[in-house]
Amino acid sequence: MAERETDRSVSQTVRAQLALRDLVLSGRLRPGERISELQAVEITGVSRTPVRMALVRLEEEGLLEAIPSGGFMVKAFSERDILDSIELRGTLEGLAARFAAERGVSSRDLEPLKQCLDEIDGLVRQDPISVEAFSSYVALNARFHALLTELSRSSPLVRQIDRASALPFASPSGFVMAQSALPEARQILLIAQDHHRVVVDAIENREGARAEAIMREHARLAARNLRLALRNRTRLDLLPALALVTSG
Amino acid sequence: MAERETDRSVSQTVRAQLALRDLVLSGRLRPGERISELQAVEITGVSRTPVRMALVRLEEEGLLEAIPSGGFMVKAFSERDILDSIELRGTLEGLAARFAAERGVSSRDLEPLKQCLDEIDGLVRQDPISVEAFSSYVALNARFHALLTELSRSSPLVRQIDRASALPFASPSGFVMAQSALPEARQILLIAQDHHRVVVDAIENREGARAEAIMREHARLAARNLRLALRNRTRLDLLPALALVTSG
DNA sequence: TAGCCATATTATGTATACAGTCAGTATCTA
DNA sequence: TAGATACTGACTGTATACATAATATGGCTA
Repeated sequence: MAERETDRSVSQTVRAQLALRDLVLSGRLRPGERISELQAVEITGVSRTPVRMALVRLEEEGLLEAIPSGGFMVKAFSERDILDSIELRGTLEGLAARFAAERGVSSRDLEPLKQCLDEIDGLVRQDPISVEAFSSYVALNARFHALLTELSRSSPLVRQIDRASALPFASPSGFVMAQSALPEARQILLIAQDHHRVVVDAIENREGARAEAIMREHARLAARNLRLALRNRTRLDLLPALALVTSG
Repeated sequence: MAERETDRSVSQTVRAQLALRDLVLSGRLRPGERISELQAVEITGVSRTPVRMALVRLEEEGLLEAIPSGGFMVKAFSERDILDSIELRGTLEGLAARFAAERGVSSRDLEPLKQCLDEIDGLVRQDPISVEAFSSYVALNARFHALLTELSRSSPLVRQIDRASALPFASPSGFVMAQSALPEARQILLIAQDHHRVVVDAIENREGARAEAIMREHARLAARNLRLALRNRTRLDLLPALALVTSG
């Protein structure tokens, strides 16, 4: 099938949103830089209306910031902002785990999580872990976190967690690929996987406080990875989102 | 100055947003009901473009839900959703209080909070509390919570708390006016005010865990008020947002 | 030479026209 | 009579034209 100039299967708004998001995350637009609608029109090839929608959505997502006099600019983040976003996500996931534990979940609901964990076990068994395995881990890890969030059976909470994880550096798998370049990589993944096992165990035994605490600590693993990666200064190309960090 | 047909000082988008929000919260649109753009154009008197923007913003706010095939409908909430939203807000405010305690705040920063608390003390001293005093309490309470959130000095967290408090039934003052009809009204306000004092004391003494715990419990006061109000079935007109609750 | 004002350009906010798609309804056939 | 199909209507997605406001630049004055 020939690739068309415009793929009609997705809306112009979505296409513009994807293109502009890539542009921002790639760092080709500096933090604080104004992004004009006409400029965005030239880049994306769609008209002003969907471009406008895309800009509004990216602001909601947290990547852009509204300028008081009108328009949008690329948002700047401090290292502190990133660490806080991670702690925030961990707190919300902790609440989800506590809800799941307190309200109880059937073994039927836990099955997909356990299957997910078994698959991760298969990945981290190899030593050293290949880059492909890291990629698979990212996908499985995202799946595990999504399933866990769903176990809370609380749509307001699920919604808020999705928003808190929208920023790439705040997402559960945000710094996994950065780990791949670290010598401690496998060790970190083993610890993370242990957290996964513990939280499922806590939920099964309806230990709300324990489930909440372990998810908070689990998120802090991402903070440790970030600091490690920044200190080593290696393979920062694996973390495109870091282009948004000022005075990093 | 004569009131013009269209006030040019605010944008058409904001005007449409305000009008549509009132329409939804007043319950004149049933939960699940589709709200078409042309219908919204007739109601608000502005053209489709700002109406569209307003609808997107209201979806982001949580009042509307996107229909997969396009357009928006009024969102429906269960009583569980409301209770979860309150617990969620309390969890985030707890995190903010913990950040404030752990990171430390100057007595200069605490002064406006203490002044706010003194003013509230003046209100709850009267017995019984007048309706006007309840209105003043709502404003002062909102101010206290905003100041407390700011103490975290974490813009990602402030942003998230603002979003979590956007829904009227999740906001810190969401059910205060409903209390005014209850015989236990004054007692509840005295307890809430004690919570306020405790959290400030905890932050001053850098007791992070205590600050976090008391803010969580403080939010649960709103949940208790909601249940009381629903049980008594009196003065539900004070809670317009309850029009969105299904099978309440 | 530095600062201010005026002007011109470019930005966004808004309205509207057009096209494509989805849904609902009515009719026809089995 | 029930189900399926075709048609009609309405709604949203998109593009563009117009007006207003903000900004930048250049010239003038102190």
